[in-house]
Amino acid sequence: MSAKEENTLPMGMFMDLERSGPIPLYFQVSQRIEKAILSGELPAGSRLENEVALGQRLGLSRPTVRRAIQEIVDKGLLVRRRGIGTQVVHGQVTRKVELTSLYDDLTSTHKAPSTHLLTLESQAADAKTAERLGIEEGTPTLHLRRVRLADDVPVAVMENWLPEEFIGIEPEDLVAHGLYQVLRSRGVTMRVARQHIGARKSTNEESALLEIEKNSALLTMDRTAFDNSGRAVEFGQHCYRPDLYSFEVTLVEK
Amino acid sequence: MSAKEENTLPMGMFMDLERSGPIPLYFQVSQRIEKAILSGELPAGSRLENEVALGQRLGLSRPTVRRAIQEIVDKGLLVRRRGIGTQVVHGQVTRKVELTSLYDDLTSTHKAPSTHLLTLESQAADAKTAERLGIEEGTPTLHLRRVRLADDVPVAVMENWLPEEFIGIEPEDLVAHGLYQVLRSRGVTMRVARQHIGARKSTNEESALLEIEKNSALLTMDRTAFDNSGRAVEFGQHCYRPDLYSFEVTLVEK
DNA sequence: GACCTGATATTGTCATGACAATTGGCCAAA
DNA sequence: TTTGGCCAATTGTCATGACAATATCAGGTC
Repeated sequence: MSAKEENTLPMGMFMDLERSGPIPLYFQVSQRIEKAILSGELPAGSRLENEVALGQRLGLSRPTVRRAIQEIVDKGLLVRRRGIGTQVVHGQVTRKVELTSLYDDLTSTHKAPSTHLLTLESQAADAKTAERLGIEEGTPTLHLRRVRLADDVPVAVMENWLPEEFIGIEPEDLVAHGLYQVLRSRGVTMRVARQHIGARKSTNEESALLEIEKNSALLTMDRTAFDNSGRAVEFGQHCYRPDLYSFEVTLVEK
Repeated sequence: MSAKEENTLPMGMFMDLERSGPIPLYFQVSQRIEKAILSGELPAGSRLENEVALGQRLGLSRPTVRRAIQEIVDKGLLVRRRGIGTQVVHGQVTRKVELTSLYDDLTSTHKAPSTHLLTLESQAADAKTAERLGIEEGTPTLHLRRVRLADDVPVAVMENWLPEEFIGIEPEDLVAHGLYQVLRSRGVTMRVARQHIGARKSTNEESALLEIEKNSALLTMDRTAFDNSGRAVEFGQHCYRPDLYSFEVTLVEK
């Protein structure tokens, strides 16, 4: 398999496309191709079958195939070149490491997540919180602070401020389900998060909570998250043990 | 201006679309709308004119307008909802902070970047470098290490390994132009970078190079970057002073 | 007031069709 | 051997057209 020859994926891979179900065709095709990449069937450096041929083979329009491929390009797994075709990006994508996501509260690790709730209260928004949530200073917010653990080992101290409407959230729910699942169950559809990643030394309190030496290096992340109306639904300040946590970000040139 | 009413952008904003130039129409429209958002003309929470009307007004097809809007949605500045329309995400986007990019060698700050080259040599790839660059262990690479400064203040220590073909790069070019510009001038089109962001304590050497206290917290970033054939063109290990540098990442739900 | 139905508004998906831009290979001329 | 031109391959852009899914609103009924 080389970059010169196209890889023609076996039809068996696409035989069961659900043509009238709820899942868009482009999404299904995209999933199949991505699976072939991750499994090694489409090896690094190899060339994918061209859009026109693939569309003909699958009985789909070229824009639909194009959209499917673009989804994978946007993930950084494929690159496209006019006149050449579409190639698989080199480098193994390890399944072990999850990409940083909108819902990154340590539920996606392969370890059992749990929560130790430190604080759950109403709090009047100070200037910074007000600015971040787009509300008036002094407006009530839900303030929560928790240690997040994986397999009973503390990984992060996470502090959040949520808009007033979430003030009724129960501590049991937070402990049982995690913040983002609770928000989801309240109908929140998160769409965008702006994250600011840095580092600093741990405070004494953090060192104790995270079971690390005093004045250790901490990985930090501040964020504001927005829902599908574009409203801010979360302001967070998190710090993580760098020996147990890191951010994985894939950047793709448009 | 509220979410309920559509914002009809003045035609003047689109009067000078270059209809037969090299720049795609969707890109031009996208730029104009983005500019309106950043300038506040399209305020946070407001609703953009619908795709159909905008297409009619601009004399463009709906897919073209759609593509333009999608570009901005992908940047996290707009959110779309079926039946409702497209809204501007809340929260000021500060121009002061640049988003983490493929070419993040501190040239995008508002300070004068400069380089203090520590090492520029050929080096046989060890196991890790070989794996990251997709080459055989022992293959020659170009190894470089530099302190990167902004307004003569050291911000980062950046270490990189590049494939064999770049072994002729001259130190003067690196100092004058920075790594990524040099790569670009050699015809490298970078498309994808996989980055791993963490934190740790500084070594004694790093503390001296970065002019910080011993055992300070450092923000770290390891990365592999790939070109438009999907080949690895760079493996890097960088560390930054967290008081002077951080990563800004916007996550957008598909 | 709560619930249901129907209409409208808007985005989401998909197809067909056409043309343009870039890349690489091949061949001919200098 | 090198350079330039031509052609084929493939992605990139754009248009037209149609239908579906979701959200909101208005009106009617209980």
